[in-house]
Amino acid sequence: MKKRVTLKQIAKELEVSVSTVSKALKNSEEISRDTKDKIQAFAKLYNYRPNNIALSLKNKNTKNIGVIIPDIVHHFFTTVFRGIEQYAGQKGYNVMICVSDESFEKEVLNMELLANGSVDGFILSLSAETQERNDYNHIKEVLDQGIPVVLFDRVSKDVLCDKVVLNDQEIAYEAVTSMIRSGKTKIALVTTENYFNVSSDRAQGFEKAIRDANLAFDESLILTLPYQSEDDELIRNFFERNTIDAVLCVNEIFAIKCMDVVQRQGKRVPEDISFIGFTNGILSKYSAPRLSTVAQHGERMGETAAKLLIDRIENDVDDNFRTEVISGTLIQRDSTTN
Amino acid sequence: MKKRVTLKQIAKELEVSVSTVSKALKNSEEISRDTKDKIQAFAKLYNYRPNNIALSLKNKNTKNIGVIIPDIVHHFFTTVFRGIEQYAGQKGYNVMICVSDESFEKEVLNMELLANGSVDGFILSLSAETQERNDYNHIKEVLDQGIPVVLFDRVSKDVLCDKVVLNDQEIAYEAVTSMIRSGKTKIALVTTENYFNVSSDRAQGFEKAIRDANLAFDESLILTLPYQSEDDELIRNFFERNTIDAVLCVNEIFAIKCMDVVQRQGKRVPEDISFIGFTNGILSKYSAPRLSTVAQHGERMGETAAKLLIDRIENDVDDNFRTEVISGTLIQRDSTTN
DNA sequence: TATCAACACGAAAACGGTTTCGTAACTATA
DNA sequence: TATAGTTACGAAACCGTTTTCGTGTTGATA
Repeated sequence: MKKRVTLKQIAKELEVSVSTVSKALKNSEEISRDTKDKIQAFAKLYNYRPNNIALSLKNKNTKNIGVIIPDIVHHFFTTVFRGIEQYAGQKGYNVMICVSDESFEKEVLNMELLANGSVDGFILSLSAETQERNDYNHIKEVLDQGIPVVLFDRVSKDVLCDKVVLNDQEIAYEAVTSMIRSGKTKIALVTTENYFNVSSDRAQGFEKAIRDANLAFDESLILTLPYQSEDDELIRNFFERNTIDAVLCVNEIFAIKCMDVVQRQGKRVPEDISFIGFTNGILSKYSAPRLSTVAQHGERMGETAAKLLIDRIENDVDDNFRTEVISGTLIQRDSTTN
Repeated sequence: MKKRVTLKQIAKELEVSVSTVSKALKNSEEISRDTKDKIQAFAKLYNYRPNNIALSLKNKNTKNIGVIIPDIVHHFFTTVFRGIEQYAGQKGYNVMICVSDESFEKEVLNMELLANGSVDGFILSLSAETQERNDYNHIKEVLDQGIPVVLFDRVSKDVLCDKVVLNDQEIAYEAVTSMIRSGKTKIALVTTENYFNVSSDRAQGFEKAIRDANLAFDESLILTLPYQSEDDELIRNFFERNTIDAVLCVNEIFAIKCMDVVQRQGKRVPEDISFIGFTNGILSKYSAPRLSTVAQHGERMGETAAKLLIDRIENDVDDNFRTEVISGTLIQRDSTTN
């Protein structure tokens, strides 16, 4: 087992000073050709690599960015993460990732942990609990210490920083409108609690599309499901109680579950009921029938978030916070008619 | 914007020395009650937190572990990651994650990057290219520097370190046997290239089950697909050319795709053809019909890997490398008869 | 009153680098 | 030959901690 070699060891071995070694390895003009050759050869031989930790301490930057997301076994978040990782890697940054598990406490803990010098900035998507409590002091504190933060997808207008979001309202509007155009009139929304900004935005787009088409807006056609529930009873009741011929779901799983329930009740998709979901994940592609859905372009979101963050890390810019809006794409597959 | 406060600043402000501050904050007996009270109060007021980087440099440990996986938008890997993250977090470790993208070069680069002091150890699953090239020098070098590595799932017997694997051969044997018991005799295997240890292990279990049942082992009933192909032509041909009444697939996607192809060809699942896949992911649960599959217990694998790694980091133990075997579970759903 | 602990604190080294500045030795100039 | 300017290197500070060791002051003891 050979430990990594340090400047000091090289210096000692070659009987020069540490500073000379450091300069020689940086090919400084200050050092003579001979000495540089000798030192560089030695360093190469022993496979010298500067210690990142020491560099971080000296330079006051870590070349790390911290990503905090609510869940990791999750198509959308991993997609975003891939975008982040790619852009960051290409800019020489590493990524530390923490999972908040939808818990406020874990989100706070993770931020505090990483904020103690481990990262140069954060990219995060708020946990469910954080959005519910509406408490963003942990984020404000980090920002206040001069550590930049970029929020994506699950954001809050109460925190001033760069953000990347989907045009949720518009794309929901477009999805619903497309179903209306194909002749549907009794349109339901299956959503989560409104403290999720994305859910409330999508709900607004949903409502606006219905009103703009001069259809009756019926509150009872909105089903609010607990975020992660394994119980399908609510869904069954909902579709038994109401006559519905089209559904917008705020995520993929809800859509798949609803399609399943409805098909078991003997209805045909899309002839009797159309479905559009959010998240163009693996489920949508392989479900029966294949689910029409809104692609959120997670990778692009991630890349954009990373770009905003690194920009701010490297050029400590002004206080003009930017919000980048990613346009969703409506993908028509077999759960809708046209 | 208030920057984080350092020991030095506290010391200056309170007109004591840095060492006194350090000791006072650790509640050292050496410091008088009065001084400690004063310093602790001040530190609390200014929300002092020790700088992780400085601590890392001093202590020669980072409390970070590096995870390198081939893909992140991937149910199994994210599941493992969740297990790692949970166990590590609970032990006070953070996780840095890099994606090799199935590329040898990226795997090497990522390891080198993190090995320069950024992490105390690695958990990794070999990229496809690495397994194909059979080149593990990057891993051996890291090990040689005294940085522990734990390999999971995609491992190689050519590298000596702790490992966590599935009992691939046995569980494949069990899966095939269960289909034989239900009366199937023409059983196919849909797999990837054999340089994946998991694929070859599963193939062995497959073959053994067939031979043990005194069925004819027919090489032509093995379909080898490129790892990530979007082209279903190979699959269609395969099922047209051969009469098959049961299929074992080495992953979820292959199974779903094959089921789809077969159903379009007018066959019924499971009456005409049974299917069993690997990876108890979201697809298996929601496919039509629901897919019988081998649960790999990714979370447990991740937790086990993290435990092995942290054990080795904290107690620089002997050279008795351990291989933990996780037992897969065969989950019978609707794509098999019984 | 000289001696010795105990107490409370500070100085300095160390972790592994980078960088500024100082300087000895040599060369070139007048 | 005295002076100035290069050249090639080393010393030291610094990043933010921890920790060992040294030391001035106090109080107790003989």
